[in-house]
Amino acid sequence: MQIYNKLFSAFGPQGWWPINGEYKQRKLSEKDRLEVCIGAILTQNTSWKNVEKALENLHKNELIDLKKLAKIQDEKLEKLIQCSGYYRQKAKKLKIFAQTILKSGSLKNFFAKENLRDELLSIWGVGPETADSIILYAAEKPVFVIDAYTKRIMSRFGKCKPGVDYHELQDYFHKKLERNHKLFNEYHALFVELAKRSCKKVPDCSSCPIKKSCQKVL
DNA sequence: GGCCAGGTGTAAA
DNA sequence: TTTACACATGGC
Repeated sequence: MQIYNKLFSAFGPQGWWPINGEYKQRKLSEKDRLEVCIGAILTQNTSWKNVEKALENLHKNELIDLKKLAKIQDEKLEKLIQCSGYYRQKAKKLKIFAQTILKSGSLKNFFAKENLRDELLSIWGVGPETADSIILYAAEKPVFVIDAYTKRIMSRFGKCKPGVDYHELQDYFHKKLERNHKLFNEYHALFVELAKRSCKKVPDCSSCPIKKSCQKVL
Protein backbone atom coordinates (compact mmCIF):
# COMPACT_ATOMS: atom_id res chain seq x y z
CA MET A 1 0.00 0.00 0.00
CA GLN A 2 2.96 2.24 0.62
CA ILE A 3 4.15 1.76 -2.93
CA TYR A 4 0.67 2.41 -4.19
CA ASN A 5 0.51 5.68 -2.27
CA LYS A 6 3.84 6.78 -3.64
CA LEU A 7 2.84 5.96 -7.17
CA PHE A 8 -0.54 7.58 -6.77
CA SER A 9 0.83 10.81 -5.36
CA ALA A 10 3.45 10.90 -8.09
CA PHE A 11 1.19 10.15 -11.05
CA GLY A 12 -2.37 10.72 -9.88
CA PRO A 13 -5.40 8.74 -10.99
CA GLN A 14 -5.00 6.93 -14.28
CA GLY A 15 -8.62 6.11 -15.14
CA TRP A 16 -7.31 3.14 -16.97
CA TRP A 17 -8.22 1.09 -19.95
CA PRO A 18 -9.03 3.13 -22.98
CA ILE A 19 -12.32 2.28 -24.66
CA ASN A 20 -12.59 3.36 -28.24
CA GLY A 21 -9.67 5.71 -27.81
CA GLU A 22 -10.81 7.48 -24.66
CA TYR A 23 -10.73 6.91 -20.93
CA LYS A 24 -14.22 6.19 -19.68
CA GLN A 25 -15.43 6.50 -16.15
CA ARG A 26 -19.07 5.72 -16.80
CA LYS A 27 -20.65 2.29 -16.66
CA LEU A 28 -19.41 -0.03 -19.37
CA SER A 29 -21.76 -1.28 -22.05
CA GLU A 30 -21.64 -4.85 -23.36
CA LYS A 31 -19.76 -3.56 -26.38
CA ASP A 32 -17.26 -1.70 -24.19
CA ARG A 33 -16.63 -4.89 -22.26
CA LEU A 34 -16.13 -6.86 -25.44
CA GLU A 35 -13.66 -4.28 -26.67
CA VAL A 36 -11.71 -4.71 -23.45
CA CYS A 37 -11.62 -8.48 -23.96
CA ILE A 38 -10.43 -8.10 -27.52
CA GLY A 39 -7.82 -5.58 -26.41
CA ALA A 40 -6.62 -7.92 -23.68
CA ILE A 41 -5.97 -10.64 -26.25
CA LEU A 42 -4.44 -8.36 -28.86
CA THR A 43 -2.02 -6.76 -26.42
CA GLN A 44 -0.33 -10.04 -25.53
CA ASN A 45 3.38 -9.26 -25.68
CA THR A 46 2.59 -6.26 -27.84
CA SER A 47 2.65 -2.52 -27.31
CA TRP A 48 -0.71 -0.89 -26.82
CA LYS A 49 -0.03 1.53 -29.68
CA ASN A 50 -0.20 -1.29 -32.18
CA VAL A 51 -3.29 -2.69 -30.56
CA GLU A 52 -5.12 0.63 -30.84
CA LYS A 53 -4.78 0.60 -34.59
CA ALA A 54 -6.11 -2.92 -34.79
CA LEU A 55 -9.07 -2.03 -32.57
CA GLU A 56 -9.83 0.94 -34.79
CA ASN A 57 -9.90 -1.35 -37.81
CA LEU A 58 -12.31 -3.66 -36.03
CA HIS A 59 -14.55 -0.74 -35.13
CA LYS A 60 -14.63 0.49 -38.71
CA ASN A 61 -15.81 -2.91 -39.80
CA GLU A 62 -18.41 -3.22 -37.04
CA LEU A 63 -16.55 -6.20 -35.67
CA ILE A 64 -16.79 -5.42 -31.96
CA ASP A 65 -19.53 -8.01 -32.11
CA LEU A 66 -19.45 -11.57 -30.83
CA LYS A 67 -21.56 -13.09 -33.58
CA LYS A 68 -19.64 -11.44 -36.37
CA LEU A 69 -16.29 -12.31 -34.84
CA ALA A 70 -17.34 -15.90 -34.33
CA LYS A 71 -17.83 -16.53 -38.01
CA ILE A 72 -15.62 -14.06 -39.81
CA GLN A 73 -13.24 -15.46 -42.39
CA ASP A 74 -9.75 -16.00 -40.98
CA GLU A 75 -7.95 -14.08 -43.71
CA LYS A 76 -10.16 -11.05 -43.29
CA LEU A 77 -9.68 -10.86 -39.54
CA GLU A 78 -5.94 -11.45 -39.88
CA LYS A 79 -5.62 -8.53 -42.23
CA LEU A 80 -7.47 -6.18 -39.88
CA ILE A 81 -5.36 -7.00 -36.85
CA GLN A 82 -2.06 -7.50 -38.65
CA CYS A 83 -0.55 -4.37 -37.14
CA SER A 84 -0.83 -5.84 -33.65
CA GLY A 85 1.57 -8.67 -34.40
CA TYR A 86 1.15 -12.46 -34.07
CA TYR A 87 -1.85 -11.81 -36.23
CA ARG A 88 -2.55 -15.37 -37.33
CA GLN A 89 -2.54 -16.65 -33.76
CA LYS A 90 -4.53 -13.73 -32.47
CA ALA A 91 -7.17 -13.99 -35.18
CA LYS A 92 -7.67 -17.59 -34.14
CA LYS A 93 -7.78 -16.59 -30.47
CA LEU A 94 -10.41 -13.94 -31.06
CA LYS A 95 -12.64 -16.29 -32.99
CA ILE A 96 -12.38 -19.04 -30.42
CA PHE A 97 -13.05 -16.51 -27.67
CA ALA A 98 -16.16 -15.19 -29.39
CA GLN A 99 -17.43 -18.68 -30.11
CA THR A 100 -16.91 -19.72 -26.51
CA ILE A 101 -18.69 -16.71 -25.04
CA LEU A 102 -21.61 -17.21 -27.40
CA LYS A 103 -22.25 -20.61 -25.88
CA SER A 104 -23.31 -18.68 -22.79
CA GLY A 105 -25.31 -16.25 -24.90
CA SER A 106 -23.58 -13.06 -23.81
CA LEU A 107 -20.63 -11.64 -21.95
CA LYS A 108 -22.97 -10.77 -19.10
CA ASN A 109 -23.98 -14.39 -18.73
CA PHE A 110 -20.44 -15.60 -19.07
CA PHE A 111 -19.15 -13.17 -16.46
CA ALA A 112 -21.81 -14.37 -14.04
CA LYS A 113 -20.30 -17.85 -13.89
CA GLU A 114 -19.14 -19.00 -10.49
CA ASN A 115 -15.68 -20.11 -11.58
CA LEU A 116 -15.13 -17.38 -14.14
CA ARG A 117 -11.36 -17.41 -13.94
CA ASP A 118 -11.11 -21.13 -14.65
CA GLU A 119 -13.60 -20.81 -17.49
CA LEU A 120 -11.46 -18.10 -19.05
CA LEU A 121 -8.24 -20.05 -18.56
CA SER A 122 -9.75 -23.03 -20.34
CA ILE A 123 -10.18 -20.97 -23.50
CA TRP A 124 -7.34 -21.49 -25.94
CA GLY A 125 -5.22 -18.33 -26.09
CA VAL A 126 -6.23 -17.01 -22.68
CA GLY A 127 -3.52 -17.29 -20.04
CA PRO A 128 -3.38 -15.91 -16.49
CA GLU A 129 -2.69 -12.30 -17.37
CA THR A 130 -5.28 -12.10 -20.11
CA ALA A 131 -7.85 -13.82 -17.93
CA ASP A 132 -7.20 -11.47 -15.03
CA SER A 133 -7.24 -8.40 -17.29
CA ILE A 134 -10.63 -9.45 -18.57
CA ILE A 135 -11.95 -10.11 -15.06
CA LEU A 136 -10.65 -6.80 -13.74
CA TYR A 137 -11.22 -4.44 -16.64
CA ALA A 138 -14.17 -6.00 -18.46
CA ALA A 139 -16.08 -7.83 -15.72
CA GLU A 140 -14.93 -5.30 -13.10
CA LYS A 141 -14.24 -7.86 -10.43
CA PRO A 142 -11.28 -7.54 -8.05
CA VAL A 143 -8.33 -9.64 -9.17
CA PHE A 144 -4.85 -8.19 -9.27
CA VAL A 145 -3.26 -8.31 -12.71
CA ILE A 146 0.40 -9.27 -12.81
CA ASP A 147 2.42 -8.41 -15.86
CA ALA A 148 6.07 -8.13 -16.84
CA TYR A 149 6.18 -4.57 -15.51
CA THR A 150 4.73 -5.54 -12.16
CA LYS A 151 7.25 -8.33 -11.73
CA ARG A 152 10.17 -6.18 -12.73
CA ILE A 153 9.23 -3.23 -10.57
CA MET A 154 8.40 -5.33 -7.53
CA SER A 155 11.71 -7.16 -7.79
CA ARG A 156 13.48 -3.79 -8.10
CA PHE A 157 11.70 -2.74 -4.94
CA GLY A 158 13.04 -5.90 -3.34
CA LYS A 159 9.57 -7.33 -2.78
CA CYS A 160 10.08 -10.51 -4.79
CA LYS A 161 12.54 -12.50 -6.87
CA PRO A 162 13.04 -11.42 -10.50
CA GLY A 163 11.49 -14.60 -11.91
CA VAL A 164 8.67 -14.77 -9.37
CA ASP A 165 5.74 -17.01 -10.18
CA TYR A 166 2.60 -15.25 -11.43
CA HIS A 167 0.28 -16.50 -8.71
CA GLU A 168 2.82 -16.09 -5.97
CA LEU A 169 3.07 -12.37 -6.67
CA GLN A 170 -0.67 -12.12 -7.19
CA ASP A 171 -1.24 -13.67 -3.77
CA TYR A 172 1.07 -11.08 -2.28
CA PHE A 173 -1.21 -8.28 -3.49
CA HIS A 174 -4.39 -10.14 -2.64
CA LYS A 175 -3.25 -10.55 0.94
CA LYS A 176 -2.02 -6.99 1.35
CA LEU A 177 -4.86 -5.07 -0.26
CA GLU A 178 -8.57 -4.81 0.25
CA ARG A 179 -10.49 -6.52 -2.53
CA ASN A 180 -11.58 -3.51 -4.51
CA HIS A 181 -11.64 -3.57 -8.29
CA LYS A 182 -11.13 0.15 -8.59
CA LEU A 183 -8.04 0.02 -6.41
CA PHE A 184 -6.65 -2.92 -8.41
CA ASN A 185 -7.47 -1.18 -11.65
CA GLU A 186 -5.63 1.95 -10.58
CA TYR A 187 -2.70 0.11 -9.08
CA HIS A 188 -1.94 -1.94 -12.15
CA ALA A 189 -2.25 1.14 -14.33
CA LEU A 190 0.17 3.00 -12.09
CA PHE A 191 2.75 0.25 -12.54
CA VAL A 192 2.48 0.60 -16.27
CA GLU A 193 2.72 4.37 -16.00
CA LEU A 194 5.82 4.07 -13.86
CA ALA A 195 7.37 1.72 -16.37
CA LYS A 196 6.85 4.22 -19.14
CA ARG A 197 8.60 7.07 -17.40
CA SER A 198 12.24 7.95 -16.96
CA CYS A 199 14.41 8.73 -13.96
CA LYS A 200 17.97 9.22 -12.76
CA LYS A 201 19.27 6.55 -10.46
CA VAL A 202 18.43 3.24 -8.94
CA PRO A 203 20.78 0.85 -7.25
CA ASP A 204 21.13 -2.42 -9.05
CA CYS A 205 19.42 -1.52 -12.25
CA SER A 206 22.30 -1.23 -14.67
CA SER A 207 20.80 -3.71 -17.09
CA CYS A 208 17.12 -3.08 -16.43
CA PRO A 209 15.23 -1.71 -19.43
CA ILE A 210 13.13 0.48 -17.18
CA LYS A 211 15.92 1.55 -14.89
CA LYS A 212 15.18 5.16 -15.68
CA SER A 213 11.65 4.86 -14.40
CA CYS A 214 11.70 3.47 -10.94
CA GLN A 215 13.87 5.79 -8.93
CA LYS A 216 11.56 8.72 -9.37
CA VAL A 217 9.04 7.39 -6.94
CA LEU A 218 11.36 5.79 -4.46
C1' DG B 1 20.40 -3.33 -36.50
C1' DG B 2 19.02 -5.03 -31.98
C1' DC B 3 15.90 -4.99 -28.35
C1' DC B 4 11.46 -4.55 -26.39
C1' DA B 5 6.35 -4.48 -26.14
C1' DG B 6 0.36 -4.57 -20.83
C1' DG B 7 1.94 -13.51 -23.20
C1' DT B 8 0.50 -18.10 -24.58
C1' DG B 9 0.80 -22.79 -26.42
C1' DT B 10 3.57 -26.59 -27.60
C1' DA B 11 7.19 -29.88 -27.51
C1' DA B 12 11.40 -31.60 -26.03
C1' DA B 13 14.65 -32.58 -22.20
C1' DT C 1 8.29 -30.26 -14.10
C1' DT C 2 11.25 -27.11 -16.27
C1' DT C 3 13.14 -24.89 -20.42
C1' DA C 4 13.23 -23.50 -25.26
C1' DC C 5 11.05 -21.88 -28.96
C1' DA C 6 7.47 -20.08 -32.33
C1' DC C 7 4.45 -16.59 -33.05
C1' DA C 8 5.04 -11.03 -36.02
C1' DT C 9 4.65 -6.11 -36.16
C1' DG C 10 6.21 -1.34 -35.06
C1' DG C 11 8.92 2.08 -32.23
C1' DC C 12 13.11 3.69 -30.54
